Amino acid sequence: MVVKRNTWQREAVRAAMAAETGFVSAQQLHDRLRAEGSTIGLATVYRSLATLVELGEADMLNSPEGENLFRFCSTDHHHHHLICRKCGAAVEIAAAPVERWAQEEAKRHGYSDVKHVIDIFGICAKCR
Amino acid sequence: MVVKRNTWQREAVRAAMAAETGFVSAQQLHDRLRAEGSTIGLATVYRSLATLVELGEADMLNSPEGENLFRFCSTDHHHHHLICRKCGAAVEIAAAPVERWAQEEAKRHGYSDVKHVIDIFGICAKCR
DNA sequence: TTAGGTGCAAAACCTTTGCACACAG
DNA sequence: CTGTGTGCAAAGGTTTTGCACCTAA
Repeated sequence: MVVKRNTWQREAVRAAMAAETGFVSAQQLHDRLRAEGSTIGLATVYRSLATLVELGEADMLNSPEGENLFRFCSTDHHHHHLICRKCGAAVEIAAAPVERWAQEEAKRHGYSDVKHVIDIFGICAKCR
Repeated sequence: MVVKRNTWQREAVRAAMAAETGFVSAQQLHDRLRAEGSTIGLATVYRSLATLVELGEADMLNSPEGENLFRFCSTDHHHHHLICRKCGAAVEIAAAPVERWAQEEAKRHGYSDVKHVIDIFGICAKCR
């Protein structure tokens, strides 16, 4: 795992993610790829996604339903999402005020090495 | 499920949670109870926790590791947590400004029925 | 050539559910 | 009594892993 090779499988996962507007689960991605005729395995989708997250090309978040959701992310600066509970469509939202708040709140309680999880779930206009 | 009965099992779960300073998983709670000689079943721990969450006596959050974590919570108003990544110790934090921000941001993008997930992870003073 | 990647199936993991029995109200 | 709660085991779901084969570099 020292060097990352480029394989058509990982490229397929990248492409499938890029085609999505919102967050998708590994299984959804796998289903879609198979539906398009790909012979990629589920395990490979999981492994590719882990690699892409590691490379900073994808975002991962844990849905309340216990799945891990992924999304293509070219920009590598820190940001948050507003996600539709129905269709998964995600809007990237700037959160400068919240960033500040989180840092201050953590500092105030003596916590260091701070990371936060801020995601907003709702129903988008299209799904309502 | 119309009326909630009080059983020694649920009381045991309540007590075990109250003894914790941070978030714990259902399985941890079960292990501890069995270690203390209780004969409570794992399924019952899960069911009790679900009930306690429903009653507003416990908070639940999804850890990045795919587990659901629970914590005793007497106050029933909405709030968020600052959680130590090492020991699990959690501090309750007021988040009025962030609440407002989340609502506004969602509305601005046409999302309704908004729920948010805001949790801050860090290393607490004791663990550093 | 050779170390990393892949597919498949099995395993691991957390959580929920079906069922018969127990017991709180 | 009655119907909710319980324990156990089995099933359900997602994710990981073992292994033999494949392939990019």
